[in-house]
Amino acid sequence: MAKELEKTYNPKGLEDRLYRKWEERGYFHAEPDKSKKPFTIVMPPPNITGQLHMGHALDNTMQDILIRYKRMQGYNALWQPGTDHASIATEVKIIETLKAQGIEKEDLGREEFLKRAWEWKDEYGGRIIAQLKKMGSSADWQRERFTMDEGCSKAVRDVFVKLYKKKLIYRGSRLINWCPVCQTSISDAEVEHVDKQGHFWHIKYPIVGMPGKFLEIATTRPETMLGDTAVAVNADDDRYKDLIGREVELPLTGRLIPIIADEHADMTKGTGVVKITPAHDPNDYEVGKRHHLEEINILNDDGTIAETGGKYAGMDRYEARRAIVEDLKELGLLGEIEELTHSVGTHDRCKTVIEPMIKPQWFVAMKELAKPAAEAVKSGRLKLIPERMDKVYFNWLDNIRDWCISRQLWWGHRIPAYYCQSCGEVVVAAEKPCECPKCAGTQFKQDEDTLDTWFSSALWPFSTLGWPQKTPEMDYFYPTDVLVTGYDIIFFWVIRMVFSGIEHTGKLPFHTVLFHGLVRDSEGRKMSKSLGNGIDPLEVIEQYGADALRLTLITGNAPGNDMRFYWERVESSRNFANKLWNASRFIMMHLGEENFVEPADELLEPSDRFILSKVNTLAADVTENMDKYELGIAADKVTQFIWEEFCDWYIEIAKVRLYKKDTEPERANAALWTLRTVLIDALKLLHPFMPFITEEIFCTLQSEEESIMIARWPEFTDRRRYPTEEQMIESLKSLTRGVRNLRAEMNVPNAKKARVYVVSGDEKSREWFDVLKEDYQGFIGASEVCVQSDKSGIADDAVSVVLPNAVVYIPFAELVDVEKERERLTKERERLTKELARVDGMLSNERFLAKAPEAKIAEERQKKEKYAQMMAKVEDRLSQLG
RNA sequence: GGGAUCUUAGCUCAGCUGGGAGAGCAUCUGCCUUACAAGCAGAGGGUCAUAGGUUCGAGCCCUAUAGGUCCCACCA
Repeated sequence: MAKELEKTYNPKGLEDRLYRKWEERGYFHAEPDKSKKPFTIVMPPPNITGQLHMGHALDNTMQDILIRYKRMQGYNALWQPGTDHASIATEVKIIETLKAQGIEKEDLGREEFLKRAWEWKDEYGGRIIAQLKKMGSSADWQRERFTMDEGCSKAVRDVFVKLYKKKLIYRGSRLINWCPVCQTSISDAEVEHVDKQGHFWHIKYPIVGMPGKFLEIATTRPETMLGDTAVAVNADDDRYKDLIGREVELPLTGRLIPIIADEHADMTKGTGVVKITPAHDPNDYEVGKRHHLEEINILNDDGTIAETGGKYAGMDRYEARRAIVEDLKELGLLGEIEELTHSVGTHDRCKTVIEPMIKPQWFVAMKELAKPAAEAVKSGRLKLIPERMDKVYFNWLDNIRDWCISRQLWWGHRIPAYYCQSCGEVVVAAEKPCECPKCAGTQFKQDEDTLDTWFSSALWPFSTLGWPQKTPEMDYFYPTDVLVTGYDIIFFWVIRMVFSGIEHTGKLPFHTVLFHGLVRDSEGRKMSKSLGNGIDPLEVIEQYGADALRLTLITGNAPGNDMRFYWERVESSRNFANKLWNASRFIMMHLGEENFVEPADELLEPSDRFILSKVNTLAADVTENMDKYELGIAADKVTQFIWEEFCDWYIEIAKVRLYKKDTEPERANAALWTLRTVLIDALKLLHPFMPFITEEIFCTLQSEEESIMIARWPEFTDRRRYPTEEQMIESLKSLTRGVRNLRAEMNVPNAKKARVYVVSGDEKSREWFDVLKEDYQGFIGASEVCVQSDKSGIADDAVSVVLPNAVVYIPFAELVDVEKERERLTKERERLTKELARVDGMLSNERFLAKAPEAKIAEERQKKEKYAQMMAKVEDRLSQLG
């Protein structure tokens, strides 16, 4: 027997209970099985330092929807989860906790530090996973991986060695981005350019041998002058070209540096003279290489001025800047000071202004790797959704520079390079070598650096499946299908996975990338800790349930677009859940204990056929949109159907028969059977979006033994399709609305008699109404219902309705405001005149008649007729009103 | 500097290959109706940023302009 449901939908408790049930029954788990088709998604691994935020919530909702959908379609669906060690984020966190205890990282030593880090990971790393479960995520947690577990680490080492042997990884001294706070190098992708207020200082460099003459340069970073080893002018610059070859005296240091000619000096910019600091500026670095200039490093790792900075040594870089400006002023060598905003490179994680520095680092040579990655999208083998991401993707690949992968951090994959202590030979190998191939020495020291976090992330789609070993999982689930992620990490992650997959497995790691945008607050600002405007998904779940949150995140938003978060929308999602809950409750109340047999065809009434056919087309529609990754549209269609078509319309019309169950059990049965059938199909279609409520209702309807999770996704069938065209169906719908209106107007149940007009009804719709007439009579409580066709013309909004085949209206004279009516009709006439002109124009246009498809022309002809009829009625009615 | 994207109802946004302007929320009106007031039935509200162009026909295609957002970039 169907059990009772609570009066209002209360997700609390229910969600955890159902989730436990699914997990215990192993529904999330997937094993390779050649008899079934695989469908695989790898979860973007959240950082172990992470707390669930709206971005995760959206990301995981989308993935869960796809996985649940495919699972129901009969695919062997694997959602491969895991977490990321998040090298720098975690290390910063640990340092913080240590500091709170008064411990410095260096005092602890590497080994002890790593021990603490692992402890930290064990304690907090699982937190985010627990939070993801709250969302209803049906990932295969048995397969949970970690970027630093043994398998993934092995993959990282193997890849490193392989790329090194192919000379795609190399070590070299290059100008890299240095973060003085984190004290590590960072990649170009981690540099964020921020507009900052600054100054443009003009400084005079005295020309040697020409007393009183100066070369004026302009700079935003005066302190870097300590490392100048030349000034450059353009060879074509008439102002300066005679000075080329002479020297200037570098103020404050007394060093003499040459005036050189280089194309980098732009005559139109600044003073046309540019100071060259090869050790601290990317452009100058290139100039320095061209002219074999000395590279003087003036900065320590913590951003203070180095010994090379003379009297400024030991000062912080900004302190030194002030001091230098002061000193120059005193010497009379400071010129104009301009205010300007310029974009400054900062570290995306700590917002510190980065300093370019020359350091020995490890790099991945990108040129060769980038080619096939670009080709994959160009050829269409890799699809990006939305398509406009293609351009962003190409733009990055076209301008790609070598990837600096070494980090001066401890938490992460240590670079598998070993230095022979006897001869200094570098041996790159997955395991520590026993003997130096050059000098047979046996003492080795491993490189101190670790790898960029994204190096291991790049291997995630296959390292999680066991690569480089030949596992059944790798064989069966790889390549994966769809990657779902935010567009903000296309460079960090997506592209790197693509070229890594191609390079190491010979296959694209996935065929489709589905991008989503950012979840912003209601004013469109990014949610951030500092603004304090972040909304905690867990709080939303606590208050409204995971289903409501999921529905809110997935609807009303196109792929790749940012969205705003409104509490009102969650509320409305919750209301929908409640609606569904109550509709189900109502159906179950009437179901009783009977076992249903499908009613004979002739017992199904037009409304039954309508709703059955509608749920069929809905299934087709939803499936189509799911396959196009239009998840929001799919969700919209389902909810719209359930709320408006099923609850507000069909249930109302079915009530008529349900209330007469005792006297006409067969008719009631037909309605009940239809209600139940449609509800179950609708639940299935809704399940990927709202897994909890659908499961609860499904099980209550059937039995606890079942689960909608593993139920079969509804397929489109033509069975029971309503035989006449959609217009007829619409007419029925309008009819019922009219009756509901009537009921209110008649002050039910006191009505004695109701007159109902069928307006502009064709024969067929009048027939139907005759059939249903008696039912309505009982339903509205009137002793008599009289039906007659309309003579007066336009009923209420009948004409402006798209398909005005039959609309019922109640002609209470007192409800009709003549003035208003006239106004409306006049407006209607105008509209019709316009429409008629339009159609006439088209139909008398020879080119249209020649070019347009016949169906289109026929349609327009029909329209013309229809409009003409409507026009006649409007005129008629207008003349009646006088 | 390069690129992307947006400008549609009071607000947030859909509108997929050009052919009758949509949703949610908000507002207003009427209903405590035997599933649901977290509800039901209705209504009002838009020169689709501006100016041109292509077309028989433009919210949609092209060009320009204005404003917004974002990404990239070695602007000394």
